[in-house]
Amino acid sequence: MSNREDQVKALANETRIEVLRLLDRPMEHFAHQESADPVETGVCVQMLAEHFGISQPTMSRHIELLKRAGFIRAQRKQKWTYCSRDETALADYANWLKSSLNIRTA
Amino acid sequence: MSNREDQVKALANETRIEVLRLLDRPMEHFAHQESADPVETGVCVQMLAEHFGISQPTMSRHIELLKRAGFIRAQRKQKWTYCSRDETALADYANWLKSSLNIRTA
DNA sequence: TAGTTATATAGCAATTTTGCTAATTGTCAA
DNA sequence: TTGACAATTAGCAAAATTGCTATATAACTA
Repeated sequence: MSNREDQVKALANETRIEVLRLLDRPMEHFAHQESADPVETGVCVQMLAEHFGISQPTMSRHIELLKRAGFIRAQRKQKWTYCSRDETALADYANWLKSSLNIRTA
Repeated sequence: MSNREDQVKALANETRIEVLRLLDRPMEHFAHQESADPVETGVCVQMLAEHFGISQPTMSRHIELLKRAGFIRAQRKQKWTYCSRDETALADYANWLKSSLNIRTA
């Protein structure tokens, strides 16, 4: 399992949270990605950077932090690095947060 | 509802997370608090500071951030400020995180 | 009133975070 | 091989975070 410290830090930033939202429904914003299917393969770093209007190196670091947290997987294919969510890690984190803090949800 | 940015930031620190854990079971660590019942009234700032071995002003700021996030309530009684969890806010946050990121837990 | 205790606020320093540009690496196409 | 594009890495600056001490405020006690 991933480092919890990395995970809480990874979610302490609005851009990274939004990346995770975007990667849940890639077709809504990245249907025009032609090099690979956004759903099957993932979304490349440059596209994410463009979406937020931030530089590609800055997005690359956000991705690195999300990878370290285990929340996304990134696979290199030819020139591109395709990012996709790791649903297992996200579910594990949500479960950990709830039980670790003993949060009683409705 | 509380500011989500304040909430994610509030949880991005191990001390603050641990404060929330401690306040869930106050008797385990603060049974010796004599000025008020830890469960009924809450735990005072100085006790929390001592528990972590950090200064009182530093703990005071951690508490301020947790209050801003809505995760704890603090009531002044005589000399003391007693802190207790806001279970509703914590549950709301956990639900928001899950649904906002569309996390499918087991 | 003077001293003690609990808290909050102000101000500072060290560290971390977050953005950028520049430079490097890797892949592909002429 | 050269040029392009995508990504990463390095290095820098601005901002935010986190700790501290000193000080102020509030409540109590002798």
